[in-house]
Amino acid sequence: MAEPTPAVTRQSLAAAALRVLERDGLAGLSMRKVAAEVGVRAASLYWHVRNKEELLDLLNDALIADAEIPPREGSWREQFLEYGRRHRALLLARRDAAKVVAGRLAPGPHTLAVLEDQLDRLRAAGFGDADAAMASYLLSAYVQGFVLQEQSPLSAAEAAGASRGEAARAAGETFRTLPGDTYPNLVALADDLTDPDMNTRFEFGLQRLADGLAALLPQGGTASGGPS
Amino acid sequence: MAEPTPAVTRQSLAAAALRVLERDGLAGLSMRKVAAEVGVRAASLYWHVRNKEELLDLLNDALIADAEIPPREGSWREQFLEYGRRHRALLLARRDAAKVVAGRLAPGPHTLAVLEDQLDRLRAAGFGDADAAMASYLLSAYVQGFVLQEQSPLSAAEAAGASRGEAARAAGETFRTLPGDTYPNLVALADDLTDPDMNTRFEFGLQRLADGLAALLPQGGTASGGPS
DNA sequence: ACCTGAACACCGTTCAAGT
DNA sequence: ACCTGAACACCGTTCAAGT
Repeated sequence: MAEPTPAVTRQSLAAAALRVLERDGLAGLSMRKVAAEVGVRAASLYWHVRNKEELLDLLNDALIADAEIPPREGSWREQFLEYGRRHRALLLARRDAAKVVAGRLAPGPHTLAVLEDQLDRLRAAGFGDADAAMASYLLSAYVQGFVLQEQSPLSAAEAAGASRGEAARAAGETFRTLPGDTYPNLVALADDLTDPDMNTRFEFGLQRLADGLAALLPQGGTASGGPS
Repeated sequence: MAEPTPAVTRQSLAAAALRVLERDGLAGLSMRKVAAEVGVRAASLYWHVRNKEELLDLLNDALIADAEIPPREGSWREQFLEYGRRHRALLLARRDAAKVVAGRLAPGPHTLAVLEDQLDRLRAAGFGDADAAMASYLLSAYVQGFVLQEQSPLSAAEAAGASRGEAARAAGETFRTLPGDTYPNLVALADDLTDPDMNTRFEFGLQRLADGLAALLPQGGTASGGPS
């Protein structure tokens, strides 16, 4: 024990990257800044990490580290929904988290733990092996796709500082004033298409997924599940 | 008529960006290269476009330009599925297309045309205004999330040139050799989790979505839809 | 109206050299 | 074993200046 404790570890690197991400966003996350954050020069990072890609893999798993496993109570459906909601909340909590996680498949230890637990519940609910594997993949594709859109600015105006609500109102106006003979549906649904209530929108998709999966189970049919 | 035809137009810029994307990928797409492709110096681009973001918006819509509207035949379900499949195929056809499209909400003219048509079919099928709007959003979130994963390398090995099949086999081996007492499900489902058949995986999710949406319609219940 | 040259403040990565 | 200085080949963007 009492090892020389090296100044930089892969863990301290991930923590530093997390802080830079929060401060400057993914576009502003550079090797030089992470190095500075950890009190060292950029070239030194390459002793601990092959390249920036590998640093982003560390960051990816660090983002998942805060995931809390939902309680094991209620129907499989309620647990499935809760998984989706927590995953979204986790990504929303950190700046640009969806962008970091999105194209990154290499699972770190935290990701593995969550996946293991999720598969366990799906199998216990009665899903076959292939279905369970695909269901968990499906859920994460949806959540990541959704939050990716949610975290990216609706327009140049929002990127420049306008609120989501203002941006949505402007987008609605754009749709509403489109030529009504070529775009009758866009005009008619302008408000629905630009509704800024992302919680409702997310929940809609999540319920559809749950319904679709429910149809795979023996006792299938019971779609939207009334009161218990 | 016979205008002086400027050398560079926003359209020629989009076309040039498309070629650079195909050749060098999104990471290799720089203002300097696009400028060279169009026979001009980097600084000149800023006359036609505010910044790189705006160039990427052009590229985004150019990617959608090839979209073909599916034939208006069969059930709403079959048309919905076909929409999903074509959207995926479109993204898969161009290098890094999902990464370009992913966080980009500002819809260009081609995107609007597709959306208009899609909403028309959903409403004709009997979906309410809000449901139609959310259903189309749901489908695009799923497709984008899915293809984003599909187009990104499974591992460093695949990025370095290994085939998808090899990478999948290696990933399966990683899961299978995990400690069986802490990860029993990952070990048991190793093959299912790393199955490289992306078509089946995509189709699975698409069918679940369709089932979930079907449950919203008055004549609901009939989930996976047998032969017509 | 459209394009250029030159510059500014950055990048990721390599590598010999230090300790 | 771990870190640095210096360099290389790039970036996006601005701006005065050209035509």
